[in-house]
Amino acid sequence: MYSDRVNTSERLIESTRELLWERGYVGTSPKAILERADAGQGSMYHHFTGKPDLALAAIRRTAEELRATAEAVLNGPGTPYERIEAYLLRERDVLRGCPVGRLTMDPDVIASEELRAPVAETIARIRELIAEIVETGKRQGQFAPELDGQEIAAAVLATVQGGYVLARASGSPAAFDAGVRGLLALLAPRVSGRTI
Amino acid sequence: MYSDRVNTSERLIESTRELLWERGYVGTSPKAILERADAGQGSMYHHFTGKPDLALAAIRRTAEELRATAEAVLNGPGTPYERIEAYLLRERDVLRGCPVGRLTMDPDVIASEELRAPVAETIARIRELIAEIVETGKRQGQFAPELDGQEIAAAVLATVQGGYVLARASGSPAAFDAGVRGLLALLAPRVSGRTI
DNA sequence: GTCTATATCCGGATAGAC
DNA sequence: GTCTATCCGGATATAGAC
Repeated sequence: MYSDRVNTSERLIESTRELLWERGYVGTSPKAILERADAGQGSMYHHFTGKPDLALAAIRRTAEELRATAEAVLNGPGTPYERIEAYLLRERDVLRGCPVGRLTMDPDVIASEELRAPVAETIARIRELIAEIVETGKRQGQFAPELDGQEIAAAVLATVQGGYVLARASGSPAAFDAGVRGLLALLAPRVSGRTI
Repeated sequence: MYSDRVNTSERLIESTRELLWERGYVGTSPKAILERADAGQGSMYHHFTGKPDLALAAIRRTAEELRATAEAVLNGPGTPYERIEAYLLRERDVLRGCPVGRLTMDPDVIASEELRAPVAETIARIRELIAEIVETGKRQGQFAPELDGQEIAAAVLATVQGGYVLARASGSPAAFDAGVRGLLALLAPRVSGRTI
């Protein structure tokens, strides 16, 4: 429920974002959106051409927001290892899952070039940034030279996305945390290694 | 479509398994199941009490099958590292995703204790098995003693589950493979390490 | 811009005939 | 065991009044 101090179009988008996160695209009906936004049929079809159009606006905003948050953490202070650690340990509402990643399990999203694009781009950009950080770490001797930035970046992102799956399966965030700790242990600069 | 040489109940379960994999629980309608199984309304409600009951049978079978496959690979020949490697590199239809893991993104599955149970149990058992393998590897000196079996197991499973997400987001299996290679590189017994 | 009315099809299920 | 008929509400959208 959104305050009447924001306009209807805004409330519709925000309600759709919530529902897409909770129930996915196929599980979200226009009716449910309207109820949550406290809007009528007419408003929705005035501002948007239909469910896919509204979902696109919602997905774009969610993807953009996630990208900005992730980049802020990854571009924060510290060594390469510390920045990746900060990303992995960043606060998350684990049992809700990733609002962007969950869309990849939605058949209608994957089937639509337009709906999938923001998802693909967001993940690609974060992965690229992590890969660069790993390469920097290699140059600084913090990471072993045989590691591949793109591959480690994929492993980092996969651990997060898969961590949500394990957590939701078990009904507890503990599995997410365990996976992150496991990866960090593997990634940690060794005392017996090159540096620190 | 299933041959008429298996009975209707069987065709219903198999059709449901396929649809749950492709479209999830909320995205799968009784009507779609009936069409794929080439069965009528009456048959379905004769053999099952309704959609949740049929889905439960399908989920149980899928979970059991996945568990058996995973355990076969993990209990195969080789060193602990090689067995985990075999699990990670095992052939997969990456873009289809994990038939068990994808269910965790389904709100109605997660909301039902009964539907979630086979998912939770399957993942827990595979994780337990991987954890034991890691502990064995530690005793044999193949893995560093500071690693935690449960944590590494969670990281391994998360890499797989998250790999599906990355692959589906990008529309290519490459990201899955990259994540797996990244994790294996981190996990690999070092030449400069304790063993081999 | 928003409302209400209306339309069509689907989801999920029950009833009873065969 | 399977079929057809029927039911009711929801999903998704259009039309036209206000």
